[in-house]
Amino acid sequence: MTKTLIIVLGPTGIGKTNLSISLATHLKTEIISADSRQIYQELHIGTAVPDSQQLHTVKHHFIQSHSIHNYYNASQFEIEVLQKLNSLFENYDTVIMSGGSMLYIDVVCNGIDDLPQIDPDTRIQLENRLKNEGLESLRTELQKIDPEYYQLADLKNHKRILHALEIYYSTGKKYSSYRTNVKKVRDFTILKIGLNTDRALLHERINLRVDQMIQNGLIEEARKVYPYKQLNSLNTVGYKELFSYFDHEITQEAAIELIKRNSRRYARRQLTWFNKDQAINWFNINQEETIISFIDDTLKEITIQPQQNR
RNA sequence: GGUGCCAUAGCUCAGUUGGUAGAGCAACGGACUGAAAAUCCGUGUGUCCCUGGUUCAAUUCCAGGUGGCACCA
Repeated sequence: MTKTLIIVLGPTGIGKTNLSISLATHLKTEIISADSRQIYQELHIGTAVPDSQQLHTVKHHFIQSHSIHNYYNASQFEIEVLQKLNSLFENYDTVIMSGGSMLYIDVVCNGIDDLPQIDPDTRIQLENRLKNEGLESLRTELQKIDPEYYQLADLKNHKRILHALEIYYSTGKKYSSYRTNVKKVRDFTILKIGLNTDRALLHERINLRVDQMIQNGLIEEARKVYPYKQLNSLNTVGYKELFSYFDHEITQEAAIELIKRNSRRYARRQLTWFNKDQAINWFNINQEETIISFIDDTLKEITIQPQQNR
């Protein structure tokens, strides 16, 4: 029997959660969340995790399963999801994955190169050097060490430069030597369902959802994790803006407006990424019936002609 | 009803001694293989309220209209 992973994706606030629960109920299966922030157990309101009723209806994985205090990345997500899928496919022919974290979805579909573990001190040292010497100096260094990567790197993006250098200083080998540019092949079929709607309506939904989060107690939730605000996991829309408010840098109203704006911008970046992916089957919101019959039809085809990504 | 002021980008406004215009915010486009809700790069998107008049040329000057605000009745 061919196994199929159905991926529900789309911009933030579009309604992926509701759709994925309907699909999982229809297909009698479970849901893997592909969301880089819903994965943190300390976050709840600001990340819009499914509510307890929804979690009760369908079993979810990678929702509030990790701590903000533990470093996490896309590569770990690939490994953990593949393990989870392995065991889920023992019981189910189809599994739903739902989320908006573009890289996390990509990593499950196409894999990510194996890189060595970087020792945290190297990163801290390089961050200090960036602060003291500036990006230009590190960039020149990278040009000497790894001209191949320098050629294609985003040279104004300090994270990219730093990453390449920290790999070199941790291992003595060039970052470019680890980049295979090879997509891993999965032993299951992938079916991508994209959800989208008019931009104006999407913005309306996002703004409304932020107001609801505030009503539901986002400010209190953010205050609880405020002591750890320097953690990467809390460099997150909905929290970082409130931290600025707690620090008396902006008013509460301004923070709320910024959460809305940054959510809108995040949605745009998601769409930029997803629009490149020709394999996505796009639907508008409120097309649940259409989507279900599309999936049913496609699953039938897959059992006849397996091993194709659609 | 009268008088005065205002009308320019999605919003708040600047400006053109007459040669079709620019700031902030918002917005839009793009990149992205271990921090990805992160990080980075790029882009003015305009019937200058409407209709006439003067002028080679009007968003700008003049008249009328419409809408808004203020004050006086």
